Formats: sequence, C-alpha cells, structure tokens
Amino acid sequence: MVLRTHYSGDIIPEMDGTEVTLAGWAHEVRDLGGICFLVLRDREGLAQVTLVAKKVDRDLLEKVRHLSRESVLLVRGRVKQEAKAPRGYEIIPSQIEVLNVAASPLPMDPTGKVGADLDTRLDSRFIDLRRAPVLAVFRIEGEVLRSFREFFGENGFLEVCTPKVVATATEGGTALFPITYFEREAFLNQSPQLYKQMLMSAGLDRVFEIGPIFRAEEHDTRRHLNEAISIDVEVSFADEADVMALLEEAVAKAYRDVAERCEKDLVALGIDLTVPKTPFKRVTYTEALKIANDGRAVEIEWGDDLDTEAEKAVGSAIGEHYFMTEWPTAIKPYYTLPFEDRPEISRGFDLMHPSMELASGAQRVHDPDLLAEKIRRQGLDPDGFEFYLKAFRFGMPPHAGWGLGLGRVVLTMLGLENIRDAVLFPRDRRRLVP
RNA sequence: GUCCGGAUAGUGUAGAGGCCUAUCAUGAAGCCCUGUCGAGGCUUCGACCCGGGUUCGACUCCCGGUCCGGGCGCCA
Repeated sequence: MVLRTHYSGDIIPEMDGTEVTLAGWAHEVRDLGGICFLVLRDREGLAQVTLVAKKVDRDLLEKVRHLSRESVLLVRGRVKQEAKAPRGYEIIPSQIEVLNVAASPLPMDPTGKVGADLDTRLDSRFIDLRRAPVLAVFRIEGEVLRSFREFFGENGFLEVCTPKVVATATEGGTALFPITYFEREAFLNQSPQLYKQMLMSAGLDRVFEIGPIFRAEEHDTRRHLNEAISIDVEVSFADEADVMALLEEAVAKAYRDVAERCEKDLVALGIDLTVPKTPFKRVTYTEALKIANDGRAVEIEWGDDLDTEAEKAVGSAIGEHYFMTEWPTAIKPYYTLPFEDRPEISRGFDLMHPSMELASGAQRVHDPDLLAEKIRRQGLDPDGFEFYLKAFRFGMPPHAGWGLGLGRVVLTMLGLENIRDAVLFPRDRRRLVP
C-alpha cells in the first residue's frame, strides 16, 4: 500500500494534466482570501497546492484553512503548468486527506524562519530534520557510506560484523562502558581492532566494517562523542604505505561522489565542495613537531603527544588533508609495529584534516612474542588477550589497517561546527535521549 | 574535570536597580484580502531557570545549584 504516486521532486511542468497523489506534511498555508496556497513538503522538497475559492469545493477550502502546520496529508489532484507557481507547476486538488493532525504549538520552527539552538534542535530532532539543510547533511552522510562501500567492493574487500559486546578492553587507555552480561561483567566495544586482526589470521585477507564504537571518556568538545561510527579496514600482506593509499583514495572518492551525486544537498547547505587531491602529503611526527614548536612558549618534547594547539598549528601550516607518519612507538598502541632499525619510531600514521584527526592506522605487529611483550609493556595483562594472541600463533600474516570516524569525515567535508550536527541522535556525556 | 560566557512567551531575541502591566520577530486564535512563494494589514494570546541574600524596591546586583554554549584537558 504505497499511498503516493510521486514525490514533489518527480513532478515537472510538462506533466500538465496528470493525476497525482502526493503525501507529506503541511509546510505552510498562505490564505489570500480568494486564493489559498497550501505548501506540501516531502523528503524531496516542496509542492504548491492551489485552491481558488470560487472553483474549489467549500469544505475542502475550509479544511485547508484550518490545517495545523506539520499535519500529515495525502493530496490527490491534477498537475497544472503555471508560470506564477514555484518550479512552474502547482497541484489543483480534488481530495485532501488528513492522515494525522499535528499538535500546536510546534517545539521548533520547521521552516527555518526562526532559528533554534542546537540543544533545542536535538531535543526535537524529528522536526529539525524536516529542515532542508539539516536533512541535506544526512543525505550526504548516506552517500558517503554508499561511496565507501562501493570503494571497498571495487577493491576486493569483504564486509564483516564483529561483536560490540566484549569481555575485555581492546587496547587499554580509553575508558569503557561496563554492562551486565548475565552473571558477568562485559563491555561495549571501543574498537573492532582485535577482531579484524583475528580475521587476518583466518585468511579473509581484506575486510572492512562500518559500525559503532563506544568510549566512556568524559570529553566535552565539539568533535567528540561517546558513541561514534567507525569505518574500519584491515588488509593482509600489506604495509602501512598500502593502506594509506587505500585510505586517501577512499576519502577522495567520497568527496567526488558527494560532489557529483548530492548537488541539491550541497546547494541547500551553500557549499562549494572541493575534492582533495591525492596523494595526500606525508608529514613525519618529527617534522610536525618542528612546525608546532615554532614560536611556541612551551615546546613539546619529542616523544610527547601533540596537543590541540599543536594539531591546529600543523594543520594550518599544511592547509589540506595530510598523513602524519613515523610516530614515536611509545605513544602508539601495542599492536603498532616499530621500524626494525629504529625501534623508537613506529609504522603508525594518522590521517589529518587541517582542523582535526580523522583516522589512525598502522602496520601491525604480527609476531606473537613481540605482541605479548608489547601488551605487557603497556601495563596490560596478556592473559586477558589470550583469545587474540592465539590467532597470532597459528599463522598470522603481516597486515595493516586503519579506522576512520564517519562523523568527522562529514563534519570536515561540510565545514560543520559541531560533531552533533553530523550525527542523527548524538550520545555525549549528558545526552542519552532522544 | 577546569576556565570563560549564557539562561526572558512554543521558538529566536531586546533589557545595564524603579521607565516592566517586559521589546521585537515568529507562532497560535480570529477578521480582511484572487498569485502568494520568509505574502501583507488589523485584533487577541503567550515568558523573566531554581534556592538564598542585598535593597524601600531585583528580570537586572551578590552567593549556591541546575542546565546550555565555547576553550582547554581527557581521548591508543
């Protein structure tokens, strides 16, 4: 039972005379007395329904005049070519069915005439999303996901799903959300890292997963959330250079696909999208440190992580996407492989947008003894990682991979101000609903 | 966690101790209007975050709380 025959966007003036049924929301009613305009909105846009008082059924006109905004409607009528109407056509209705009445007043203005704070918008996200520029963000996000899946398909990747309820911390460091799992304690997964690596031992060769990750950090910024979508990749018989090349091509393709396929949404957002050129610049940690420390009061010492100020300084110096490579081994996780001839430096990398980190990845440790030792050195108990280490003892190929934050890709691509603008229902320190 | 700023009709805002019976816009209800496209005109409705204090008098100043925004921290 599909009620509508067309979306508003499907109708063109040349369809003059065609009977159509539109379904959507009462966006606005403009009553001029002798003529009354009802603007119907659906996912694809707006359609003007015109009622001329002298020509239309009196009850129909009264019904439209007293419609509450955002009520759900079914409009049957005829397309009429009309130069005076928006987009050159209007609908002359024969029947208007109110499927559900919207209460009044609305918790926020869906037309965008009056603004709303982010907090108000998130509390009423279902109405916020009725605004074209807000919807545009998520249509683009959908296209980004489609683009990545296409890219992975073209490159021989297998899509996998790994558990989100896990027994142990993946990597230590970050705080985890504990949950009750029958009589035991379990955690929400902070990353699919361990599982995608085990799949390399299994021989799946190239896998990707797009799924949620959870971090119980009490961070409170515009670029962090406690639940995020991670695009994760792992590739066997490959090194960090190989997976960096995959990453930059995947990101560039996402930009290209959005630029080509989301024209309407980009216009709604007022964005002229520039596709980043590949290959991205490679900047070593040591070079980045030099840039960051230039003119800085308190210099960052080699071996320390870059703080926000440093990240921004390097970002504005480079001015485009870049890879930061050759990180100190000590500040990368245990599964990151050090260079054999310079063990203090690792084969880990971060993909950076000038404003923030987007992804991190590495050539992984594949030797079980070295891995166990590095787990121990990070202050973790190798016993808790037995299920993981086991996969390394019976034929683990060399492998590399990365994890990319979907929200941050969309945030930086569209120049949004807050990661919450790039997530339908964000989860942060305080927000658990809706 | 910490620093800075904020909280006024459904929404977005003005307000600097008495001018506040609180501004404007939007909205809602009603009326007028035959081409609107952020329609226009008229009438009506609707609000000072919570607790304490200062003062003759507090939306306004002070203290505490809650919540919101931003910076930093935390985040492999």
